[in-house]
Amino acid sequence: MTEKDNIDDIPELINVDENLTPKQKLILQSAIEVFSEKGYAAASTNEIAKKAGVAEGTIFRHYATKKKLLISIVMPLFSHILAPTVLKSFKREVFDNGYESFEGFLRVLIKNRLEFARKNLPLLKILIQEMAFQEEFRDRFQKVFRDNIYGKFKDIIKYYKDKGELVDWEEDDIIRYIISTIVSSLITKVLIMPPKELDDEKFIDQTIRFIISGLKK
Amino acid sequence: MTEKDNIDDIPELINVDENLTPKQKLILQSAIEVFSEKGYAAASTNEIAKKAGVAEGTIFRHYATKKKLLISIVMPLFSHILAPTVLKSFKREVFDNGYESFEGFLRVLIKNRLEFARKNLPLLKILIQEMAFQEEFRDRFQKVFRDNIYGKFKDIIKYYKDKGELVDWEEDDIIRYIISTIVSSLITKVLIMPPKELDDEKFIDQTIRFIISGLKK
Amino acid sequence: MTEKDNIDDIPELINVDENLTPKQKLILQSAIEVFSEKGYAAASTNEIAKKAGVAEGTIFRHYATKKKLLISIVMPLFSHILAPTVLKSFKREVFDNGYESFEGFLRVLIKNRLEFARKNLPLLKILIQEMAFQEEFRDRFQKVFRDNIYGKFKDIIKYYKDKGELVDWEEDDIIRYIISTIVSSLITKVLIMPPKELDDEKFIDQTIRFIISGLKK
Amino acid sequence: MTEKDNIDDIPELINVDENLTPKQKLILQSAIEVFSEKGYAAASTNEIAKKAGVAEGTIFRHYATKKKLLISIVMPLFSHILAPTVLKSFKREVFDNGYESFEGFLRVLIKNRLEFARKNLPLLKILIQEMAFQEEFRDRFQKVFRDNIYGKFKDIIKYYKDKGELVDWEEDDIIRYIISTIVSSLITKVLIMPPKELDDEKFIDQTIRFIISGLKK
DNA sequence: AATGAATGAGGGTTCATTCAT
DNA sequence: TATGAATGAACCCTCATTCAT
Repeated sequence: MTEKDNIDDIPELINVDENLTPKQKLILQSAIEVFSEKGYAAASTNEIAKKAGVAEGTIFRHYATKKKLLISIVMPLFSHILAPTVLKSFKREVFDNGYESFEGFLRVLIKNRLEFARKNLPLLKILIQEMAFQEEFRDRFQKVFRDNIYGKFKDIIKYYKDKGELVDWEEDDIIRYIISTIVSSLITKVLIMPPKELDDEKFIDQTIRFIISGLKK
Repeated sequence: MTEKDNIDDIPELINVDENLTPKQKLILQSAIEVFSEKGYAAASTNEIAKKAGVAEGTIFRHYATKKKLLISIVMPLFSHILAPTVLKSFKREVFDNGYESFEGFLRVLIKNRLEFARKNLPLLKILIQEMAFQEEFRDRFQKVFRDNIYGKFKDIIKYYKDKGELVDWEEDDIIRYIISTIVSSLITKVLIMPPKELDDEKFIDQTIRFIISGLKK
Repeated sequence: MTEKDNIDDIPELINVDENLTPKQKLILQSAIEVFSEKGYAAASTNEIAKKAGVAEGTIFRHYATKKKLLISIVMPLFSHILAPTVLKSFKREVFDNGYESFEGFLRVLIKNRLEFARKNLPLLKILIQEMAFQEEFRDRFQKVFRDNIYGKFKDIIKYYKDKGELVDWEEDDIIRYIISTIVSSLITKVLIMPPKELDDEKFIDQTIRFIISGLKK
Repeated sequence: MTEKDNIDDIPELINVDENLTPKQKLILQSAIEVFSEKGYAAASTNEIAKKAGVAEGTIFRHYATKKKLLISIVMPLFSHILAPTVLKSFKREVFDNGYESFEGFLRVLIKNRLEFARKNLPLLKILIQEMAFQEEFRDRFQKVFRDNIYGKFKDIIKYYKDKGELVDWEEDDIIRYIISTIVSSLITKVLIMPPKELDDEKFIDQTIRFIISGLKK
C-alpha cells in the first residue's frame, strides 16, 4: 500500500499555510471563529478585529470587503473538502491491482473525511451555513464536484456494481446514498453528538456496514 | 372528534391557524419568506413590514422584538416537526394489532415527513439555519425529542429488533441511522435536487430499501 | 407696466416653500449652510445633523444619500437661477409695445439677479462649486439654459442689434459678454467686496453703462 | 541676464522647476491632477501616491500633511498668477517712452494671461476652488495683489484716465471691470467653451474692444 | 390598534497619518 | 530616504426599536 501515504499528505488544515503575513493569519483565524459562532451576517468586522488583536482598518487592507473575507476563507475549502486525492489514489489502486474491496474504499473515504471534518470544523460550519444563501458557493461546489469527483466516483461505483457487489440502481442514486450517509453521519458525529461518546472505530465500522448492507445487491 | 389524532388531521401548515389577527398572519407569512430567503440576521424588519403591507411599528406591537418574531415562528415547528402523532398512532396500531411491518413503519414515516417538509419548506430552512446559532433552539429541540419521540421510537425499534428484523446494535445507534438517513434524503430531495427529477414513489422505495437492508440483521 | 409685477412674484427664496416637514426644512437649511461653508465633499452628515438638531439617521430617512441631499438642494436652483420669467415678461413687453430700451432690459435683469443672488448666496456658492465636479449639474444647467433662456435671449439681442443699438457681432458672442459681465460683477459685488462699500444704485448704473458702451455699435 | 524680468522669461509652468527631487516632482504633478479632477477634499493621498508611482508614506515625508501638499501647490501660483512682471515691464515701457496705448496694454495683458491660463489649467482650477474655502488663500491673494499689482495697475489706469481715454470713474472701479472681464472671459474661453470654437485672435480682439468701449470716456 | 417619523447605536468602509523596516 | 503595513478616527449609511399621533 505504497499509495496510501498520499492521503496523509493532503494538507488538512486550511488557510494556515500559504504565504500570509502574521496579521493576515490572525485575521483569518479570528474571522473563522466569529463567522462560525455567529454566522456571516451576524458577525461584525469590529469583533473580528478585536479577537485578532488588530485594527479594524487592517482587515480591509487585506480583504477589501467583509464578503471577500468570507470568500477567501471559504473558497480554498472547495478544493479540499471533496478531496480528489482520496478518490484518485484509490481508483489507481483498485483498477491497477484489482485487489481493493468496496469496504476498503468506504473505510478510507470515511476515515479520511472524518479526520478532515474534525480538523476543519468551524470552516465547515461556515461553508454549510453560507451555501444556503450564497449562490456562488453552491455553483462553485457543484462545479468542483462535477469536474473533479463525480467521474472518478462513478467509475468506482460502476466497477463494484459490475462485480455484483452493489444493488442494481443508477450510479447517481448510489452515489447519493453513499455521500448523504457519510455527510449526515459525520455531522451527527462531529457536530451533534457529545464528544467521545462513540469511539471512532465503532462508528466507522457501523457506518460502513450500514452503507454496504444498504446497497448490497 | 375522536380521530383528531389521526395522521391526516395533523395541521401541516404551521402559523396559519391559531387565533391571529389578519395583520399578524401577514407579518408571520412575510417574515417566514424573508427569513428563509436571506437568513434571520440579514433580514430587515423594514423589508418584512413592506412585504406584509403593514407599518414597521405594527410588527413590534405584536412581536416586541425581531428575535421574538423569529421565536414565534420557529417554536411551533418543534411540536410538528417531530410529529409525535405519527409515532403514537403507529405504535398503537402495531402493539395493539401486531400486524404492521418495519417497512410499513418506515413508509408511513417517510411519506409523512416528505409531505410535511414540502409544505413547510421555508420554515424548515429557517429552523435548520438558526439551530446552528441559537442554543435555545437546540435545547428545545432536544427536549421535545426526548420527551415526545425518543421513548416511543425506542420501543418500536426494540420491538422489531426482538423480532429479529434489525441488526443487533444499540437502539440509539439504529435510531440515529434511520433519522439521519431520512433527514439527509429529505434535504437532498426537497432542497437540493432539481424538482421532479426523481418521482416520489421511487425515491421512497429506494430509501426504505436502503434503510431496511442497511439495518437488516 | 402691469407685467412688471410678474418679476416680483418669482419665489426667490428656494427650498423653503414646498410641502416639507419641519425636520426636512431644518435639514435642508443646515445642509445648505454646511455645504456652503465647507464644500460638499468636506461636509459631514454628522455635522449637518447636529446643526439641524436632528439625528443623523433622520437625514437618510428623507434623503437616501448624501449625494441625493445635495441634488435636492441644487436641482431646484436651476429653474430659478436662470429666471425665465425675467426674460419672458420683458420680451412680451418689448415686442408687444416696443417702448423698452436695451438699457431698461439690462437694468431689470441685473436688479433682479442681484436680488436673487443676495437671497440665495449660500445656495449659489454650492452650485458654482459643484458645477466644477458634477457633470450632471453642468448638463442640467446647459439644458435648462438652452431650453428656457437661450432662445428668448437671442431674440431680444437680435431685436436691439437690428435697431442698431448693438455691435455687429454674432448674437452668441454678445450674449456671452453680457452674461459673463453680469455674473462676474455679481460675484464681485456679493461675494468678494466688503458689503455696502458700493451702493447698489451706483453699482447697477456702472455695470449697465459698461455693458452698453462695450457693446455699442 | 538683464532681461530676466522680460515677459517671455516668466516661467509659466509652475512647480516643475525649483530644486525638487524626481519623486517630489512626480508627487506634485500627480497631486495637481487629482486635486484638479476631484477637488481637494475628495482627493485621496492613496490615489495621488499611486498615480505618482510612489509609496503613500513618501508623500508625507516631503509634505507632512495633505493640507501642506495643497499649500505647496497653490502658494507658488500667487506669485505667478498676478504676473507682476507684465505690469512692471509694461509700466516701465509706457512711462519711460510714452508710446504704448491702452489697447496695447490690454492686448499684452490678455494674451499673456490667456497663455498662462492655458498652461496651468489644472492648477488654476484648484486655486479657484479652494479660494472659496481656505481663508488663508484669500488673504494671501489679497496681500500679493495689494503689494505687487494694485499700485502699478492704478498708476497705469490713472495715466490713461488723465489722457482722457477712460471713463471718469474711480480707478478701483475701472480696475474691477477690467479684471473681472478678463477673468470671466478667460474662464469662459479656457474652461467652459468647446476648445478651438473661437480662435484666439478674434477672442482677444473682441474682449479688448469690449473693455475699451465699455470704459471709454 | 396601527402608523411611520424619528432615533442613535452600530454597521462596513475609507483615509490621512505613523512608524518599523 | 523610501516604503507600505498598520492604525483608528471619522465617514456614510442601516436598522431594530420607540413613541406621538
